Amino acid sequence: MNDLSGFTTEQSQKIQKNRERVIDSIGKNMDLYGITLSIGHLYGYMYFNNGPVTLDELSKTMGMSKTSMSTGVRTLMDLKMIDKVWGKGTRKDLYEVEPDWYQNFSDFFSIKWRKAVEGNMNALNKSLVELRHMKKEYEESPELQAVLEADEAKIAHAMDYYKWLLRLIEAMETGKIFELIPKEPREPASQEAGRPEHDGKE
Amino acid sequence: MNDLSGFTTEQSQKIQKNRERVIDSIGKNMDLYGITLSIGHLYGYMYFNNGPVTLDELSKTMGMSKTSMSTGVRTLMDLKMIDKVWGKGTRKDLYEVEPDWYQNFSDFFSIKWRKAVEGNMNALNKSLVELRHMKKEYEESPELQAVLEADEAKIAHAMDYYKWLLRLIEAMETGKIFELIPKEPREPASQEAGRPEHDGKE
DNA sequence: ATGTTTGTACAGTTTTAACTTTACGTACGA
DNA sequence: TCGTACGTAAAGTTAAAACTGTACAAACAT
Repeated sequence: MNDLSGFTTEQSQKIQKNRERVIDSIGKNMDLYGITLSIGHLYGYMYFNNGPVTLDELSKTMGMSKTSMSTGVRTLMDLKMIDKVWGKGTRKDLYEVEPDWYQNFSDFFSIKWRKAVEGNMNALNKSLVELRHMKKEYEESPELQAVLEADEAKIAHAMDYYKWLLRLIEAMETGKIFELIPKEPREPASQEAGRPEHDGKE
Repeated sequence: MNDLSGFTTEQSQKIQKNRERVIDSIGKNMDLYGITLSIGHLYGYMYFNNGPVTLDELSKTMGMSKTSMSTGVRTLMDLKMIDKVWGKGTRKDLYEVEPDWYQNFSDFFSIKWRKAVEGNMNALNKSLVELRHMKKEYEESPELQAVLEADEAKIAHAMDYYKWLLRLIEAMETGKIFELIPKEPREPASQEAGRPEHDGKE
């Protein structure tokens, strides 16, 4: 499945061992994205494989059922970490990694966080409205007013935070985050005038 | 446990319902932080409670075992989302929320992501060194060189990304992220004319 | 000291998630 | 028209985690 066939066993073993360490490390990292270890492993393997792979290949290499590969691949697709691509000769589906990890990171927030945050803001908004309505309704009771205002303040604080978070997410979606925190670290000595805006694809 | 005792049932029910919606929403959101729904709920309750609470109170309110409260509280403490505080009269431990959600967000990355990223960089570095060593060792085989270089490029790309991620995490830890993406949204009138080129003094 | 209270380790149970096997719908080639 | 290959839904199984009850160590009061 890969191009390690023409070398001595010692050579290919070394390469393999190296790849496995990296794949392992990547896979372990993936739980940050809410992805299970084995799917992380799956991604790691695809990352090192030159060219797209099929479910059957994955199944054989991972030593797992084809069904698992199917669901795993779908999970990674949902997060836009891999793409389905078209191969001319075959009827099988082909998948390959989206190697731009900066993009992956942005997509992750765009997909996972944005949805959750927006849902939350919705709920909070509903509560804010109701709370303000109650304040009008029970104007005579100062104690109640105090409680209502305390609750309102808490929700308002949360809302402010969510708004900020949304701006952060937006900065990732638009790529503005890479202006604020550039991909190439600023040289410690010289202040370069023009920054190359994007790195070439691999 | 809370200050809802002096009101009519209708009033306190409305308040309660409102709080529950928010608490629910917060709890649901928490799985972004790798926290289980019930612990998220726990946090939500604490967020609305004025003043610190004890394990027994939590246990009673949540309808869960005290042991669960103990572990839940520890999880939240590890993420610095709540603090243990000292109450003068009592022997019980008291806990209260850290209400600064911006800080919570930063801490989350500092705690969870930094560790994982640094671990990964370690592994990748090891592989890079070994790979370069192999390149010297097998200079005679051009095919092997090609494979080694392909692997090296992939790992190097990953490394670049991790370095960037570390800078992002650092920006959160130092609070610089709040200069780049301010808590108060920029006034809509002045659409950023130019990016401030000087980096913050800090 | 002795007795109580409080938090948590530990072992056991239940619930949930991961994974596999089987089976089926769809698309393609003859 | 079959028949075959492919991907995935559904049901079943296994592994993991969340949660509980018991028991015990530490801290305090008397």
